[in-house]
Amino acid sequence: MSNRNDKEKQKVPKNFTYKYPRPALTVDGVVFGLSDEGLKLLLIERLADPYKGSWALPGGFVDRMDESVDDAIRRELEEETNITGLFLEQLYTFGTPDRDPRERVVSVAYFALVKPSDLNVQAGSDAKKAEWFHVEQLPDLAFDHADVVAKGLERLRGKVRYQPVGFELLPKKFTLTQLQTMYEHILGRKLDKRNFRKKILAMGVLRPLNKLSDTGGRRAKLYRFDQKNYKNLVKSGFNFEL
Amino acid sequence: MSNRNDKEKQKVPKNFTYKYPRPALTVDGVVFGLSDEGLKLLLIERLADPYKGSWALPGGFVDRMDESVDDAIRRELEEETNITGLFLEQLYTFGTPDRDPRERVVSVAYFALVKPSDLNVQAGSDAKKAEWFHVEQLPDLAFDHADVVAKGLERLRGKVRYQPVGFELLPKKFTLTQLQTMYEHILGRKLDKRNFRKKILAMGVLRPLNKLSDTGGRRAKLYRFDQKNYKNLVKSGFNFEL
DNA sequence: CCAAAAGTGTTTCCGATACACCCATGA
DNA sequence: TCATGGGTGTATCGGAAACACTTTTGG
Repeated sequence: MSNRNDKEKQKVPKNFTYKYPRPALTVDGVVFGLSDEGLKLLLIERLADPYKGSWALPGGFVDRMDESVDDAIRRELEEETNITGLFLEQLYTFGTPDRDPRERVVSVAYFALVKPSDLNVQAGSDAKKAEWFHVEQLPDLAFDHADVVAKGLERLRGKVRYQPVGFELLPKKFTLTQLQTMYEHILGRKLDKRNFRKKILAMGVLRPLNKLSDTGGRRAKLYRFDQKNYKNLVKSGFNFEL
Repeated sequence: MSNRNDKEKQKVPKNFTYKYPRPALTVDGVVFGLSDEGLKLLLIERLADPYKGSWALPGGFVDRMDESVDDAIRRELEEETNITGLFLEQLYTFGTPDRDPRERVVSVAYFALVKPSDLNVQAGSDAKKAEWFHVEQLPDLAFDHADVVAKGLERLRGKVRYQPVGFELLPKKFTLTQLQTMYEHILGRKLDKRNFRKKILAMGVLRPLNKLSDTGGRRAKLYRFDQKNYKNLVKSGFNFEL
């Protein structure tokens, strides 16, 4: 969650008055990425109180009245992490009264997946420190962000089996082994190589490329996710599953 | 969505001022019930502009700063429809800028299921007209409530197959035929009677009662959902499915 | 005795699972 | 030649789907 001090410098102070009290509204992003060591989560170090010095989810206040909440999270993630064009979907809205010690804050959390090329995140224009953490070794988090992360993980694990979202964590071109280990990392269990390949290839959502990987050992055939064909299949009643 | 005029009478006018503009926050309920004719949705007739005379989802403003958003929807539904103790779960948050013509309003939508005994809804203390509509024959709805309903239906249809939420739409004691026709109404297709019974009984989440129904024709055995056993099964890795 | 709803088993088929060895490449 | 990762086929098992007649009850 962004601290508002940043913006107080930029904007001319001006007050807004309403007949009834209103909660502040924020957006927070649960941003996952995949590395060789497993599934990672992007966190931001807080530079101001409350929770100064703690790690927190990237995000910020929804205080532009002409910007949708979906746009707000996109912009905040860009400002704080320089990541653009990621897969983004609404996760859950957290609305208990005391989740922020300052005042009533309701937060719309989003779930995001980034390609490995974005794993080298620079601190964004907000100049806060951004870092990737193993999802199994997270530091203490500010606010109720541990709950938000839990919800995000639950969603990722539930979703990856029924919708082809996992591809968002891989480069455009990938090998079947990369694809399989991605599933293994997320689901937390080993899969059988032959069965996995049989199944995923039978679905017809992978387009084989005329290229080979250049990693150590034998070269592997590269594939990409065939978005067009996937959509056609869905239209004819196809359901992606595991 | 509730119109705020109701409350202006009750509260002493007093203004609330913030440094940054804030969207108003509302909650809306997509409330489903089951009748002999199929799946029904609860709507409220709007008594004031905008959309005066239109049908809309029950709901209202979140303007008590010490009440969680989850509590707000519970209270609003009770005020508007006299329904208490229903199954309630957060659905989605709608946050585009122009969904309310008056001003920026962000709405947290909830998904609710009521027992048949609650199908005789009285207008609540708000004295608005409440009525049940076939989900396939809905009137034009106020705001973006058609989108909200679409999201709710999607959720219901997706969820009913993987979690035992359907029981929330039946009386405590029900027959297997009632259970089956409930699924048929929601999923929109016929199921095989013998396969259905085999499967649902094999799961072990139904507790047979020593009572029989008293409807026309042969008497049917009554069952109830065995919540306790279901939870135990879940702990040991069981997954409810279809 | 007729209408209405309840109840009951078996066979077939397909997808899920289990399982082990050879191949290509670079060091 | 060795280490590393890539690639391939078959047999078994279990759950899903298809399918029709008898029973109980009230009118």
